Amino acid sequence: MKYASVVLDTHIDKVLDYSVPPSLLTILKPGARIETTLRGRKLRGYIYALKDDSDVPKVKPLLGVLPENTWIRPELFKLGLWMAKYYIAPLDQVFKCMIPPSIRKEVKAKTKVYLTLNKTKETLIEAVKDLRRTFPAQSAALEYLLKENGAYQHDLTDDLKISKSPIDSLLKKKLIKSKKIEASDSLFENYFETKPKTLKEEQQKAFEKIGKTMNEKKFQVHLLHGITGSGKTEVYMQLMQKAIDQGQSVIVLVPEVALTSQLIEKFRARFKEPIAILHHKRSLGERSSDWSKILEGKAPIILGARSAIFSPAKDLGLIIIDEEHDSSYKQTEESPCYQARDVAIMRAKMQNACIVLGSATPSLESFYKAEKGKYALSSMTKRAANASLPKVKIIDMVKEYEKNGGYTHFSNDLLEGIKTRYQKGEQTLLFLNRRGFHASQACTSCSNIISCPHCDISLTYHKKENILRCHLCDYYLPSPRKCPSCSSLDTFKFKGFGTEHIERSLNAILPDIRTLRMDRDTTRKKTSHEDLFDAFRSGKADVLIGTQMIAKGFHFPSVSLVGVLNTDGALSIPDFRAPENVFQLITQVAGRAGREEIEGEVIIQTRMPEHPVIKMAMNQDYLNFYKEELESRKLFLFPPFSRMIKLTFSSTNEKGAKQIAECFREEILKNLSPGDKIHPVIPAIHAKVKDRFRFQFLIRSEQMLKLIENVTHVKAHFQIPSKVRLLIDVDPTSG
DNA sequence: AGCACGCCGACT
DNA sequence: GTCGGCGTGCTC
Repeated sequence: MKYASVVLDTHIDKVLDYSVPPSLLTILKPGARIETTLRGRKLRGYIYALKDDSDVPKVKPLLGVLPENTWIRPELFKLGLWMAKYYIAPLDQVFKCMIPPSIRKEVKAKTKVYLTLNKTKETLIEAVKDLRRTFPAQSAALEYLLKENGAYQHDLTDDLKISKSPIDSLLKKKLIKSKKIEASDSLFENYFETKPKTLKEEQQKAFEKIGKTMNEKKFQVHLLHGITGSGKTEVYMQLMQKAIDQGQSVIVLVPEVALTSQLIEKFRARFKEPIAILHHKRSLGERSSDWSKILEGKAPIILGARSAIFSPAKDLGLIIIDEEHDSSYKQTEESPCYQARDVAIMRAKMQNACIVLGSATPSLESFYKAEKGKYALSSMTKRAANASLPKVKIIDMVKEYEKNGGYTHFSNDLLEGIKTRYQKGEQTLLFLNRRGFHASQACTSCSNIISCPHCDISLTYHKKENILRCHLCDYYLPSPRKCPSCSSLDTFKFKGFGTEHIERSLNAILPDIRTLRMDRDTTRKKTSHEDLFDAFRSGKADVLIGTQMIAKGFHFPSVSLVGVLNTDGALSIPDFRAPENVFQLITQVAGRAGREEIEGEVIIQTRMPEHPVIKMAMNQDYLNFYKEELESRKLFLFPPFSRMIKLTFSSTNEKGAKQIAECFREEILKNLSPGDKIHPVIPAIHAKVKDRFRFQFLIRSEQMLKLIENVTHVKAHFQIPSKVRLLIDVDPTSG
């Protein structure tokens, strides 16, 4: 085994051969991270395979090997190979998304300094007195430590507003001692312990059914269909305990960064084992220290967003995918366009682990598989904490406009509802799927709508900053008074409303009501999600106005009214998944209302009150929705009755992108299997983003593996000009 | 991806 | 005559 084929950290779509120096002969194996040269440049990469000889005439040697914590372990290496093949993605990009950047760059784990006392309390109390006069800062620090019985250096200097130097002096005098603790360790203390709750009948049944396959340690996909409030989390936690008791580790995937903080608290209160937390809002150091804990087998519980599925869990026994239908499990913008839920299933299969998909509104694909017996189904139809389902009311906004003599954001019922809740000391959530103030700024003189110079989208008006912003590329400009097209002055009219406008209007109508707003604009900072939620939960506002992100699994005990301001836009999106998305969203938002003793109410404002999706969402009628939607998918042969691949070609040159797309399509057409359907080349949903024009086409097939082979073959032999980029999306979530 | 190579028009 | 634009192709 004197040669190695290597996947380098660069976009070369093939493996290159290098010779293995004798010193590395026994060490290397597939997945090992190495350093080598390419045209004289130093580069890193992963071993793909080891072999006895090479066809390449002039092989160069590997330079060296990197520490083992940067390697891709065998089971994940295998998973990566599968991903590259299935998602038609270059291996280097697959590996890149499997290992966090902090590990690839080898950032040192983040540490905090913990200070403790080094002498008896009596001696130190004396010392406080002695130091008070000449060294007041040291004295204060010591007093603080005596009171707290140890503290983080950072907290101490923050609280006392002193620098680090008095602490150094105390250390020098050996009055106190310091210990370096990895950042994430600090997260494991001071939580009220919660005991496992007694499971209700349905919960117990689900627990036993899933637990049985865990005992047998065999691969099985479970679908846990439980309405909001049915206590899925408690079932998860008891299953997790079971895995831990069996000496296995657990990966829990959650849809959004924001969602994790609530689960973290619950998990911390229940489990004494360290919990590793992986998502992109954590700092490099934090992620790197959690990663090492997982590698060492010290963190049997791993919680994170989509990419946490690649964490190197030891003895993986259980994977939980919470809100499995959520679209954030799918990577869509860059290769590999993987679906973390499906990757998780493959990983579970390869490692003989048990996997639980949980949702109140399972994806059609998953429920279909459960129905066909491929997944084991457990259903929970009752709310766990004796809470009743919220009352849902649909308001016909067309009638409302007539009553009010024009457009209004809020129906009378909704305003009345907010007022009563306010008087009772309860809270309201308002949901609207658009941020900003106005959707667009248009000139009444020439009817020009101001749009982004780099993207094919109109700019959104943001009042606070008085700017127009592009929601695709973040470009912005001050809102102009003069029309850039016809030069008329002050002829602008604003159209459409966003969360910022809703907040202002509500403040104008009900000045006593305190509001908070949560959308991408107000949550840019690392901790802003948690800060906003804490503020709202602790009663600093009466109404929380937000986009998608407030819908996802958050629990507010005092929310008893949820208002859905406008769903019509989402329903008219020309995508076969639109009804499913709207149903899931309304059901989820509605689930935020009244989860404990307080009875909940949901008000849905729409101009299409008769729309079947809205009616079924109103009744929380998943099974009927599923039945009807499945029929229509069957009729048009959409998933799950076929599988799809979407190919997107982008370039700064509009004609070039389109032409390459057409040529590529012709090539694929040649090898199409009977029954496959290829769609025409069309501009992508956003035809231009960041100065790149985008064209796409879809292929549908009932023989997915053959289709993947076809596309892989064409991709390998088709010369795509360097200016045109191709993004392949297998199982896309939108058409 | 980078980087070299090479082909063609522009300018000291 | 050479400088530099960018399209093409190779990297073990």
